[in-house]
Amino acid sequence: MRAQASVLHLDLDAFFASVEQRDKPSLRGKPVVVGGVGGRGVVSTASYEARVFGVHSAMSTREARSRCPHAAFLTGRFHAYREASGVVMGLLRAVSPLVEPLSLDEAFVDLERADLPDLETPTVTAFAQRLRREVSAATGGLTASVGLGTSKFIAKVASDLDKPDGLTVVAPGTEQELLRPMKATVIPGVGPATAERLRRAGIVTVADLEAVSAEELVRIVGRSHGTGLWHLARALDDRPVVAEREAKSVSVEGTYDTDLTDRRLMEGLLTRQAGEVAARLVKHGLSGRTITIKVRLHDFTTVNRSSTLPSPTDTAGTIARVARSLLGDLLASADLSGGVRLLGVGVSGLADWVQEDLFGGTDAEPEPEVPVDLPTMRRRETWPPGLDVEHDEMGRGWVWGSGRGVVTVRFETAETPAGPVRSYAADDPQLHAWLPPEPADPADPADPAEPVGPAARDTVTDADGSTDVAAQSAADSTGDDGEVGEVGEVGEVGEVGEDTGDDAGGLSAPPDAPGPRA
DNA sequence: TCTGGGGTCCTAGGACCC
DNA sequence: TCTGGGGTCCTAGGACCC
Repeated sequence: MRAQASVLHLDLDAFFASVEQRDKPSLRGKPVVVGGVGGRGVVSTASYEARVFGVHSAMSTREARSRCPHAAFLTGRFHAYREASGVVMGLLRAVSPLVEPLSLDEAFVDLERADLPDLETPTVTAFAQRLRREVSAATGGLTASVGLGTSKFIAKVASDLDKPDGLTVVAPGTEQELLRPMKATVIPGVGPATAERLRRAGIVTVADLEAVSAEELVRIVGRSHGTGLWHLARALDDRPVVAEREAKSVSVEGTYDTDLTDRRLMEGLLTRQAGEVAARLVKHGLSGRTITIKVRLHDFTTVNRSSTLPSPTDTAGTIARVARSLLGDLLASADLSGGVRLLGVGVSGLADWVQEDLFGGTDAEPEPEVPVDLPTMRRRETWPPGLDVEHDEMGRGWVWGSGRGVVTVRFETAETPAGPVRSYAADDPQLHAWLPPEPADPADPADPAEPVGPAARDTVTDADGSTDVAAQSAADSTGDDGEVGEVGEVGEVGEVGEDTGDDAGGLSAPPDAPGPRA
């Protein structure tokens, strides 16, 4: 830890929700929840108006709906978030070359590398206030909470102390008195499991932690964690701000609204995910040797199987073959008959180069046909809230709610920021004309040879009229953060939406009764 | 029909080698 | 005749973070 408060931590307030409120004026001052809208979705971000009702990140969307039924529930628009994040990170990098992003909405900045006359507390304080104003100005009004301290740990704790839109500077030398009364869970790495172990040892606060010897802590939580805790409890933290970090793995996973039991469908989904992973590897010039599948069972137990190849690959076909083979191993050794709620594929052991193919082109082999028609996206039978529709004489429009064959769209113009709300039949051609263009092949832009089921219709609708397969497809792609689908996320979201029955604000039709879970 | 998605890091055991 | 270590790689699982 340093003699001066020269580490800055910046955290954009309720970031995703704030971007939505910025872009959709009628949402300002109203509860907004961004996250998965499917049956198994969770909240990514809740606006402060929604937090009043007890809605918070990681809560199931179902729970959030029951706590705050009048909120607007939106799926993410990651291109917009990335764009705003890029503006902020750019601002920070203009300040110091040492910027360490932690996510789209958070970063450390090392002020020792900034162009400041000195690093005394009044100087860095004034600097941070100016930076906050600049962030707001550059992003169209997004606010940030900032913390300054003598280490990363203290700066991060500090940024949490005055949220939203605040600044806290922890004066050098006052760290321990700040930390001592706090719960041990303020320390990064102390989550529910560690907190419970500590609690059983009578440790609740940082002061409690400080009173325990390093040996004892190691006994309680293990070697690495224990020594780390011993130091952080004393505000001892020398971790440098690191600008560039190399990725260690790339993965794609999906949780399905209906548990999977059909092997061939699972193989098909793994194959599609393998294509997405490969596309991202190629895009970033990476390849990896270890291929892992992840399977979460109906009871939430999670199993992984991995296999390491002799040389790295970035090839969809290879990743898919290994993934299917690992699934076969798993089916032979574990009981998946209860159903699978999540499937995923990842590649690790990354190298920033691709092995020349010494054996004449593995990928030249025809990829074996996936023996199932994968569900493709259902086309616009349902309309997820938050879907943007193209501009027209009505102004900018976006879907406020949908259900029972009715789509409610809210329009905004310069004159009427909280403009008219109109309802349309879901098959209204005008509505469809407003949609963004359809992506060429939403399933797999990377590998056209990859078998992706043909037309949607024959696989989407069950005999009982429910749409579980389509819903699975929807859930499969709701997690897309845009790394893969550069082709129009909005369009994709629009395509795959399920009947969420969102009734935000009571403006839309009531929830759609017969859904995937009916 | 509680419990997302994309990551990182750590632990522990077994294989294998010297 | 008893049972050594250390190092590395691989696999599986779990905690944690945003």
